[in-house]
Amino acid sequence: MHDVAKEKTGDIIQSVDVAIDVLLHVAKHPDIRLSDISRNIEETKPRILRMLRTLEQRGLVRKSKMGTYRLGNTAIVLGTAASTQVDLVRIASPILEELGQKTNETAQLRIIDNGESLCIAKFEPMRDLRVQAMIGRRRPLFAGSYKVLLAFLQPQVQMQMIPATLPRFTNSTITNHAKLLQELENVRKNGVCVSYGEVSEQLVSVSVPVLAFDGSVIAAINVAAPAFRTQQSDVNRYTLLLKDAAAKISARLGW
Amino acid sequence: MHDVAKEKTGDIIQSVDVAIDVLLHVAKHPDIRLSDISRNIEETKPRILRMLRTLEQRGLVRKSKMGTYRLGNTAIVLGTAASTQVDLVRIASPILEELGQKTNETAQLRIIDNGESLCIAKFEPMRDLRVQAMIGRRRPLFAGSYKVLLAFLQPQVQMQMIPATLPRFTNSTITNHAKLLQELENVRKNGVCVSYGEVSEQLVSVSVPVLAFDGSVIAAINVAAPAFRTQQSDVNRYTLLLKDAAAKISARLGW
DNA sequence: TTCTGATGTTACGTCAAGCGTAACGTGTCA
DNA sequence: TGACACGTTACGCTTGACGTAACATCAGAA
Repeated sequence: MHDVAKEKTGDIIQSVDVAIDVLLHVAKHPDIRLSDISRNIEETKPRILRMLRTLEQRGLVRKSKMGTYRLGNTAIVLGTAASTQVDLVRIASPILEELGQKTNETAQLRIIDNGESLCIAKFEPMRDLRVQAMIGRRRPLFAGSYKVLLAFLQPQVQMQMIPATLPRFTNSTITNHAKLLQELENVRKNGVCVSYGEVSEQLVSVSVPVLAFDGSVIAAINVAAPAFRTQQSDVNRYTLLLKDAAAKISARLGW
Repeated sequence: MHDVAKEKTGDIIQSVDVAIDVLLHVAKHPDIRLSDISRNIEETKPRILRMLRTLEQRGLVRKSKMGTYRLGNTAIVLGTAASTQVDLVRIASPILEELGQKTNETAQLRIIDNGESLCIAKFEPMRDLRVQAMIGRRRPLFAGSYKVLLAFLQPQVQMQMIPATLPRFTNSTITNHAKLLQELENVRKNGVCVSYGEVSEQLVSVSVPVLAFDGSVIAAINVAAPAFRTQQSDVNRYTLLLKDAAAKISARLGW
């Protein structure tokens, strides 16, 4: 029923859709100007101008004296409300923080969104050197420990998410299809995925899935740390803590 | 033309405007259903349905199995991005936290928005009993310590923001126009406004303005505390800390 | 200086996008 | 078994939103 592909689903209001495009574009490129948006979205300038004026009037974006646009106050209000309304984030946040405190490393909550993994909550420890995480940042599903999200999908859906050619990020990146499928199989068995520098050199990342009762994957949580201070024993400890945290989140999501 | 009071500025896209209405409505009323939105916004159900579908497809709202709507993941991402893009919030946040730590009471950052004061950042101390603050919450401009925002406006603009009759919240609320103007004069002189239960009984609130170089008011910061543990000496201390914090914010906003 | 090619903006006539009406299917409470 | 909510679909009509074109303004190049 759900068209995952780009089949244009009717019944959506195009002008609203474009307005959302504009809004998300401003979110991604602060201090962007009208012409650039117009170019990137591939819509006429008058159209984009009307969109921006509408968004501005409601405080979703703000125009500087220099004519550049940023997100506005209403967007802050919206986001704050959203954090309390999205069950997954509300429930996982304190658990993620506890996890981060115990490991003293960066922890993230990630979901599948539009064929990528999307960070929707994070914890960063108070120490000088740490892995940086950012809400809204997208990463591929087929590389690094986030492939745990892939591993727990039905094989059919899984295939659709894996591109024909696997781009290489580092020496450790898996670029062979058969090897990737083998790895996914292992991940599914072990319930954990560890990446040693598959996406970024010198970074170890450990992810486990957050599962619903029916076994479907809802999200992934992970701990990421610099390789130089991460022994095998740490990875093992992180794994246990992650599995514990994931179980807690699953339970509380129960409803 | 049936524009009575608020001359609608042309050049805005109505369907986008209504969609924003819907979005903000969902933000304010989590788990609302189609019919209720339709009633409240006063638009037909098919229209709202089209709006919601468009918003849902982009992840701004999410529909539960029961047919109710909440904000979605995209809204979280948007809000997080906004927090880093709005200068005032980005700069004031750490200063607000420092202020809150020192006072061990709730601190807020508020701006004028649509004739009301709007909370766009906050700090709440870690103690059992504290004043609750909420980003997005609106309060009147003409009562409580937030009238500091009013006090630093040009008299002309000021008048437009003061309603003909001043509603009473508590026994201490100022409901007399002349008295209010007198109070605003005092506030402007002293650079601080203290409310002893003007809006909520048993609550003391101290606000100071955040000013631009030209003396125009950008925002207000305040500390709010239960009356029973707030001596005059505390109010004095808060005032000093607030003025210090406001000066810091002003300076860093300098550019 | 003058030219050139950006920028944001306004105006307006055209056309289809998006509207409301009406009818549908479904569920829940009397 | 009604009665009345709910969400949803279909479709023909109209008006809202579109793009074109022309405008004003600025910055750098010639």
